[in-house]
Amino acid sequence: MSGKRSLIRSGTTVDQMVRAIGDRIVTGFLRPGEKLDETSLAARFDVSRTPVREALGQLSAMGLVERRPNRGAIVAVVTQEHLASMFESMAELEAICARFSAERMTSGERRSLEIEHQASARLVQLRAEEDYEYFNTEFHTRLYRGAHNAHIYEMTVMTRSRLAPFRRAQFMLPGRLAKSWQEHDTIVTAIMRGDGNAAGKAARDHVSIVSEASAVFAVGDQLRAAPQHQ
Amino acid sequence: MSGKRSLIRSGTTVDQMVRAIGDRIVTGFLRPGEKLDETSLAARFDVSRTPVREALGQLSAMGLVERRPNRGAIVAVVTQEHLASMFESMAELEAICARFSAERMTSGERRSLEIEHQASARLVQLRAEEDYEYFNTEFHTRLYRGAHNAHIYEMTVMTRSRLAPFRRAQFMLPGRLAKSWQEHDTIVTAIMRGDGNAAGKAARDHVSIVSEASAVFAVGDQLRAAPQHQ
DNA sequence: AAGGCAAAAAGTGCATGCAATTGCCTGATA
DNA sequence: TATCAGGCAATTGCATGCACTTTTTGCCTT
Repeated sequence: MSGKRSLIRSGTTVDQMVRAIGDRIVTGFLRPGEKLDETSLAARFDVSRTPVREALGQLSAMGLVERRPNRGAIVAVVTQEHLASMFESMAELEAICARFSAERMTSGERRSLEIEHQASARLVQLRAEEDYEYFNTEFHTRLYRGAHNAHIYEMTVMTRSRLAPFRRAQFMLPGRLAKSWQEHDTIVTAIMRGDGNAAGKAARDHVSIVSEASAVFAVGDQLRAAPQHQ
Repeated sequence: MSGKRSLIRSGTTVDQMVRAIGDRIVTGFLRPGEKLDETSLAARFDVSRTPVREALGQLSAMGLVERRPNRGAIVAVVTQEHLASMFESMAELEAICARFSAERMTSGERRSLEIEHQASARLVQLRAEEDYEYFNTEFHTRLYRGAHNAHIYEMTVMTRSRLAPFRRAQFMLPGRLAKSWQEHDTIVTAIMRGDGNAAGKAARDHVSIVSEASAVFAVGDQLRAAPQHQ
């Protein structure tokens, strides 16, 4: 091997490749349907094909990549139907997380959830979409962790990354910011009074609304990126 | 490579290895904590280390295998806490599947669910544990499919396989067969009358009860198999 | 006999090589 | 011009090789 490994440190080379490629998929830098050529990726990251191959295999096991035997790998293309099923799952998973959070969060967790949520109100007024997006992610992650269930956490985070390529445009819609905050508020209130059912329902509705907004963009996007697939 | 590939046909060598090793883990032939030596596995299946390595990577991405850098792979050892979280997740997932099934199953699906369920009553009377176990699996799979949601199906099946090594003893308990059938009956009845909430609740309770029975056995088992782990 | 250290053995991680497969290009044929 | 066969380049799939890390073994010290 010629030079030093560039960025994305820590772990084995394979892990670095999984993260590097996975990130590029999740952030939309690599779009659904795009071809993932082992040789080019290996050259791009200055490693041999072996770790790239292993990474592609793992990403395929995670559902982010699709592998066609002897025909290479592509960024996973999901049908509109499967996309819908993932959004629906996401709504159910968030509902579970919110319900458990209402029942199980420690007082510390409740307090910081509330504080951060209130703080984010400023971002709505300022229309700071970028920053709000960051807080939004934080907020949801708090719910996932608040459920105190490692496996549900895993599934939820995994589903969220698989959906990530399809929800980029989610806050571009006018008025979405304020609406999102209101919905968060309903969830927080329910959690604070320990009402699991209400929290679950509010979270489910919240995600459902977001998903409807995203789905339209998403599929158009993917088709434009890879019209010649299959 | 010397001879022909033995059993487990179709797909690439890597896929075959994933299935072969995965099966052995799920069926309990390989126990939690057991060391998975690349060289021996390669020799055992008469392939080179490369496909075995890739398979272990994928199994690790699926959570069935645990990889420690430079220190080899072992069959995933789960803490009692994580095991509990998986059983709880399973209960929630089954609840979702049952709820959706009640709302979405086609009349054909409803009919065959009912028919098979009634047929299995005979197995209870005959105390045919082996056969009942087969029908039990079928029954639950019907619920997962009946939800008409591909992603929830994936998550549920995956979670079930990760739990499989820990529920082997589940029907050994006396009277468990009849109780299980009764619980199934409650679920079926709710589904037949389209009552999603009742079906969900019944399914959640059903799994919760099974999990309590399994958990005790399971952890003892795993510790006995690999007392020297870490 | 117990503890510690060093050398050897074993095993993993990645690179490279080669056979096999695919897909493309070319050109012949209808 | 459209179609299809054949061959070629590109790419994947697997085996092998080598360097490096971890683990074990055996010897020496105390």
